Amino acid sequence: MGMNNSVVFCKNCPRNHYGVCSGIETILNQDREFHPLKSQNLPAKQYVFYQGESPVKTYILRQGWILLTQVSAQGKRQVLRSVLPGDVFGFQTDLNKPFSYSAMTLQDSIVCCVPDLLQMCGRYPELFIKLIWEEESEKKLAEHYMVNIAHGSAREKISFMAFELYQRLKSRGLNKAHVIPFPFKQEDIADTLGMSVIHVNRTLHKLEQDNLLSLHKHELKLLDCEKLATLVGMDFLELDSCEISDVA
Amino acid sequence: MGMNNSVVFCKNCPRNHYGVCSGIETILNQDREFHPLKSQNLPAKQYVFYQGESPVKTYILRQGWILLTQVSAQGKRQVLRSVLPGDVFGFQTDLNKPFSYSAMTLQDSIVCCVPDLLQMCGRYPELFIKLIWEEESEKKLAEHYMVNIAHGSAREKISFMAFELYQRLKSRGLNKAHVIPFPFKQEDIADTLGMSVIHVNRTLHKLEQDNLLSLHKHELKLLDCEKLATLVGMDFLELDSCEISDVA
DNA sequence: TAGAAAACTTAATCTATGTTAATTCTAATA
DNA sequence: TATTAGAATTAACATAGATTAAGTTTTCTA
Repeated sequence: MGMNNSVVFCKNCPRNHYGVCSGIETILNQDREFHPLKSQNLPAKQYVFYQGESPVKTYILRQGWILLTQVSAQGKRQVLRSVLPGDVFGFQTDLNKPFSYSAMTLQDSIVCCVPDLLQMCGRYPELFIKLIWEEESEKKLAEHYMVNIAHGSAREKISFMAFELYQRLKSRGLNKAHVIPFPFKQEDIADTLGMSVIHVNRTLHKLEQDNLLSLHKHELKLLDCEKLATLVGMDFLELDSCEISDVA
Repeated sequence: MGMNNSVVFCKNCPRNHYGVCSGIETILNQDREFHPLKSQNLPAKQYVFYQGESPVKTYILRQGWILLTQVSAQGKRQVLRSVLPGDVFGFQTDLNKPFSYSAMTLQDSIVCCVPDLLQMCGRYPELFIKLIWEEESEKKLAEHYMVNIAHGSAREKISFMAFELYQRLKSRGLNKAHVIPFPFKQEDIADTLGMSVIHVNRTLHKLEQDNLLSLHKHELKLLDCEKLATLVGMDFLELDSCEISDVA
């Protein structure tokens, strides 16, 4: 398996102004005790770690797309969230607790490894803030999905998922107008939203007929952003960004 | 409205060994710059804050039961989570962002106010760890609900909710054998799980017939913990507790 | 304590979504 | 380029759970 290790520099990274990354870059520049990060090149459909394994380090996605999935006791697969470039994943305060989910690449990806994130945070409270902001964002996202899955119809669920990913990619400049990469199989969509694949398929076709969105060849077009936003709940449009500092 | 303010001391608080509370107690004991907390006595069915308001401080529930709810753009109410004694609520890194949810007491409650949590964290990384652990727990809880709501049948959903609350109360010693207080209306259960009230009712009766659990007069009995655990997915039994320290 | 409002219960009907099964399309590989 | 496995599609049928409507019981309050 072509897992390629090398040292990377945040200086050249297109994500170095985003969230936790920006905090880490600053620290690496000024504190020689922390070494530059190592990275791994991973092909598509490769696991970074498995549910049940013990965590040893924290990861940041530099490029690509990663899916966090969990298999329930009943054997059903649930997609927890998409990790997009700049996002942290695999972080846990308690290293003795095994991962409750797996991480798999959906595209060829580059992943940065952070061996000592908590130590860096202890030394630099600004970084701590960024980390807690990240956790907060992930919590909110999970809550959003919870609300949507609980109360939404099939078309609302799928529209929500599309819109959510569009927004998150857009905030990183990874969209092209109203088009984004969308490397999901219909089965992945089903496992994200708790629907059957068949119904995902039916609903996708209806959404395209109604000129709301279209999905072909792993490319998603939002055909009518206005209508979609209404369908999904406008309030969601507000995007978070991480710029807090007042820590004492 | 009988909102009663007073100064409280963590020393006498039954929650002072739990999560963020334990961190705060330690700091208040050793650092005179931070003053003892003020508390509010709130009767049942009172809002602590509303969706849309701006946050000014962080709260910790000392006693009682608080529900976090959100009204979606389509006007549906979703219960996000129960705040139990010892839990933080109303925390946000960004004070400029309005609350996306309301907080309401389900029982008479006592709430402690923390005006400067982030400042304390900046000074004491141990507290920061506890706060991030809290966020992590809340994220995991939301994910658990997400999975359950997405893939579970009505009886699985309700069993999960019951079991989840039982576990969380038990970890604080707030259960009596297999019985816990359960101050929900059936409508609240419906709004938590995305079901209709009628179906909640039907399902509760079936669960009692099948000797799994019974709910009367706001008291919930787990009649068959074994079966419930299986129904809900055993892996969930593992409880988190907060005891991490290695911050450099 | 009576009266009203809120919460709960039960039954009948309807619908969105799941299930099963078979067919076509697509992309990977030899 | 032919072969094959995986993914997407379509249709027929089944069902869990929503909705509507009409009680009953409990809780609040005057």
